[in-house]
Amino acid sequence: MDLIRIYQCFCDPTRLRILNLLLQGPLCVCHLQDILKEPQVKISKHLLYLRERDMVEVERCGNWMIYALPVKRGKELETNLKCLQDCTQSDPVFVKDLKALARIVKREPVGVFNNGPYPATVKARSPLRIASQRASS
Amino acid sequence: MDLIRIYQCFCDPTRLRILNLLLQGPLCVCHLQDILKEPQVKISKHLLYLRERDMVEVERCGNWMIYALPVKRGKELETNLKCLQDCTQSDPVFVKDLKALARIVKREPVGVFNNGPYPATVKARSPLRIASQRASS
DNA sequence: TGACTGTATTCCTATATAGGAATATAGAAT
DNA sequence: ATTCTATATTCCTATATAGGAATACAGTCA
Repeated sequence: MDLIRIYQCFCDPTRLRILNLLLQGPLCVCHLQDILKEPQVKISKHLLYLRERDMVEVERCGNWMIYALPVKRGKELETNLKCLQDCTQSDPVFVKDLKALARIVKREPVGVFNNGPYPATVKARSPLRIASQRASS
Repeated sequence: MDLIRIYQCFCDPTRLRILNLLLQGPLCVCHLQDILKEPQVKISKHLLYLRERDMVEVERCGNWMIYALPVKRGKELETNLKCLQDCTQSDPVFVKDLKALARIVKREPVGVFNNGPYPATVKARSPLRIASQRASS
């Protein structure tokens, strides 16, 4: 039963928050840290959990690991992600996370958010460092 | 986060099968046993788990405990149950369960399946015994 | 090269969960 | 009162999970 895999991934708050964020597009771990305000180990472990169950895909990009929802999704996963997106809209925690993400997206010059994977021009610098450089210029 | 409760209930095969069946209407434990072909303890424990998380409601009716999905369901539960019903249609295990349930429903003279809670007239006899009496007459 | 950054992994502990065997319980039948 | 039936509970064990501290590692920068 494939559904079990999906619901196992869904049944932890941190993982649900991560998935909710990834519904908006690929993200590196540092952004997840920044938004969730959770220890790095914790996030990293949950990402491992999700990876092991094919709930996310990873791509290394310089120092950063870019996590994303699978490109090819079965009918069941698709349906449940849609459902999740539906449900998270009414929960303050998820809404707050999305707002924090929006703030990051806005200040990012280029990046995963518009164009898929981090483009080559960004590879040399951390998204967060770029952001702070921007902010202070 | 209320969603977690829901997904915790969803992340075990036996519970998922139970919920899928209850989507068709209230059921007593013996019918669940009959359909799932799982040991009584196992079913009973999962029902406890579901009860503790307000995922099912119970009503005693003579010897039988009638389990049902909650009458009042929050938006999130409603959405997810709908999603579940969607997904189970493509999985042979769930389809098989529903067929087994349909067989039981067909041979039951009266009962929970059409009228909600077991009517008074049935209280004196086990649904299954009624069924076998019918079959052998 | 060495230092730094982002992320993963290892080791540990606490808690939750699944499941079986045996037993208890509540209500009905005799 | 005793027996029977449906279901729940207790006790036990094995495994999974969550999370933190410390450490490892891979890639980049100077």
